[in-house]
Amino acid sequence: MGSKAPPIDKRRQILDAAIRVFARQGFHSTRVSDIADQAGVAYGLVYHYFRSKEEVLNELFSERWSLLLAAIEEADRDGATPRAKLETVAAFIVDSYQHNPELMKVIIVEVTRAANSFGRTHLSEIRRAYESIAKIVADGQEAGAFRRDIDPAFASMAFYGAIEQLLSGWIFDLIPASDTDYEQAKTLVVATICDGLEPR
Amino acid sequence: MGSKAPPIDKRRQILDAAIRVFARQGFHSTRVSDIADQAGVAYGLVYHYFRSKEEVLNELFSERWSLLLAAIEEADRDGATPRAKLETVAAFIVDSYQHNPELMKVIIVEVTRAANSFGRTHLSEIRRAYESIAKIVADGQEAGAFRRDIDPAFASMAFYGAIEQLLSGWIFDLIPASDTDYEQAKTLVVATICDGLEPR
Amino acid sequence: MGSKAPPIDKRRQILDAAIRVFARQGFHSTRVSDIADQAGVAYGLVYHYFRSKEEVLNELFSERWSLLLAAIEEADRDGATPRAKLETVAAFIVDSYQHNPELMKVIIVEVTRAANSFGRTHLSEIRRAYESIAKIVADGQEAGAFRRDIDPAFASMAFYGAIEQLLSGWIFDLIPASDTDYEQAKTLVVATICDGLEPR
Amino acid sequence: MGSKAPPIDKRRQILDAAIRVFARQGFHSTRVSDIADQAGVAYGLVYHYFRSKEEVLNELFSERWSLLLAAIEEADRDGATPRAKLETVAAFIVDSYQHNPELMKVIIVEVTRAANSFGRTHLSEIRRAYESIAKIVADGQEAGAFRRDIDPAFASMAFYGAIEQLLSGWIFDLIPASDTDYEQAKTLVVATICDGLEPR
DNA sequence: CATGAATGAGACTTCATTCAT
DNA sequence: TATGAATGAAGTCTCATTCAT
Repeated sequence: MGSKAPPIDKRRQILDAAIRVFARQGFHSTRVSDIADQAGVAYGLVYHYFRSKEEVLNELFSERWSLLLAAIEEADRDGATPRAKLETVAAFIVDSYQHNPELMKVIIVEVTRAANSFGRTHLSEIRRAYESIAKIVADGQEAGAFRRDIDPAFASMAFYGAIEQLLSGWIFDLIPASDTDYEQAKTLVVATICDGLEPR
Repeated sequence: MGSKAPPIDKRRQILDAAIRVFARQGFHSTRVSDIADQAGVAYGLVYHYFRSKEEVLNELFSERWSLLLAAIEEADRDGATPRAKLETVAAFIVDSYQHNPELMKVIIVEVTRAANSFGRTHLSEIRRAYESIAKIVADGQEAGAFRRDIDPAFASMAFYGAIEQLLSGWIFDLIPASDTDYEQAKTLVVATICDGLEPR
Repeated sequence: MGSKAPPIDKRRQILDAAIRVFARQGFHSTRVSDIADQAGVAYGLVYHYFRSKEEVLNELFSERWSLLLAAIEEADRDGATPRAKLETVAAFIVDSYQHNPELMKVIIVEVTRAANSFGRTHLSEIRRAYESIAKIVADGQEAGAFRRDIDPAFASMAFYGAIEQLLSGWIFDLIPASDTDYEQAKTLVVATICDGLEPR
Repeated sequence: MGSKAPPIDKRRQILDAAIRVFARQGFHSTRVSDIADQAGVAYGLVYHYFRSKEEVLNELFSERWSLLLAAIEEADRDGATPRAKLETVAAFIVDSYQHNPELMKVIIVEVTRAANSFGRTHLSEIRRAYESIAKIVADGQEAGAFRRDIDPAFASMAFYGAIEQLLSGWIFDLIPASDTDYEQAKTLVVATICDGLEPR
């Protein structure tokens, strides 16, 4: 029997460790050695796989954000109605959080909501997500499904902002977080944005 | 004629300088000497008035956030309808940005959206704002002005998240920013949240 | 009745405050503002009376050390026997500690035993004390009261060192300290040095 | 022949450098960069091996003091007479100074005689030395070799104080220092303490 | 005399990154 | 690949001292 220890992917190990420590301590308070410790490797190895501490974060972000971009575009392609498209997008984001809250916390807290520092690097990728959502809205307006007096870009910001704030609320324990809450949120956030708070 | 050189409030000078450099470079990339230079005072004076660089930021945040809290509570007290109350809140926030975009940028980017680091310190103050907004929604539901199937805390997050995201959009140049845009935003954000995107 | 608030000697007040804080925190850990606080004056005033923080310590030392020098010389002049002279010196030092342990602590810990830093400045004054004691020994040898095979300078160091170590022991709670202990120490230290530990 | 550059122990190099600069400038006036310069290593390496500048001093002290403690205890175990025991102790201390005067200077000036600051940390170790010496005296009293009217703790202080003062005298050039002086001191200090200054 | 705001040099410590092994 | 010793730039904070009032 060819016996060899299963080749543990150290690179992956480091990335996963980074998620945990970034989530716990924040990017700035995390030392490269913290990541290495958590990963159980020497800290020099981090530099074997990544150019810098920042690149680790960048990698984490890009990995995940590309999935989001793909999901939005897929939703746009495949969705039956504009509202269904938004529901798919909302569901994808909430699911992402549900499945890997630490990673989403890192992405939101350290990148998306820190456009001043690291977000700066990824502004164009972030913008693309907003634009894709705006396109869904714009198409919806053209199709008569959405009112026309609200700028699509504006609506996109409101929609995405509402969702991200929910995630923040969960992350920082400002609103209750349970599987049920996550499930409800997926439709409620779309209900709020599409139907409005006032009774119809 | 009692004549005396107008006593320049150095403390204020330092705070104002901090707003500018925090907005430009971000808190972490700002050295205390940057603040002092910008304020035109000696290095050590910052430490004469503040215990640390962080305390400067804390002061900036608290100063402004207490105004927001007061504004929300006043809106709640004095507003004619729940919707009008929300409009007042939205207007206050947008106005704040319009009048001092740098300060609002600092508060949002470095505190509100960085709950991981500095926001942690102010979580209770931040929470109070969300709760006050939630109360407006809850009262609105009781009065029949708002639908009842959306949790007030949830609605509050969506509402505040939408506004803050708009500000982020302006800050990072993701959506057009002009006085007209600001003006429209005040009502549109409430229209979005209260009436929904779908035509009535 | 000429009424005037008794002119509080601020200079004295500062010196006394310095004794307390130097004794408590040590010279290096004492800020000028600590002295001022303890004295109940603004810290600028310290600079009105003293050129620097170090000068405060110097003053404290010189004030006291000159008394010691005078006491040794008086003992030498007036003592009946060499041994009586040493007893007078020992008694003076122990009394000094008994009456103002904080001051003696400062002098010993910060000057006498810190010849590396501040003691350096006062080395010649310190040396004079040792020499005066050595002279007492030398005279005693000439008079046949002391053995001749021990160098007077050497004996002086042993004598002074023994006493100072006792004070250190009291200061740092290494040996019991009570009025009775002080009283006994005066004669015992001379007994030790003059008669020796071995029974006669 | 396996040839490899002799692995220079940088940690040791730093400690030795610290001895030199602490002895020359005193602990407080020594910057960490002085130590690094003297050791010929980079600034940060000091912090690679030691948590702080103070820890360097602590290490230096503990390293040496443990030898002293061992020496005293060995002297107590192996000495023929109480007086011989004290002679061994005195000889060990004087030898220590003779072999490494800089180290002993640092230990005495910065730790032993600075019980206020760094000595505080080591008070218990210092106390142990005094107690071990006191035990030698107490045993000597019980055996009838020493007079009984002098408290052993008291005698211990006198004995140790006398020796340390001699070292101080050498360090600060208050008394002549030569190999002959060192040699004589070993027996003379015991002669002084055991036989007394007065002729028998 | 008295105050305390203002100054700014100085020192410690951290930690990302490099590199020899 | 993997390690961790070594580097050194960078930045926070302290505090003695000055000085205008």
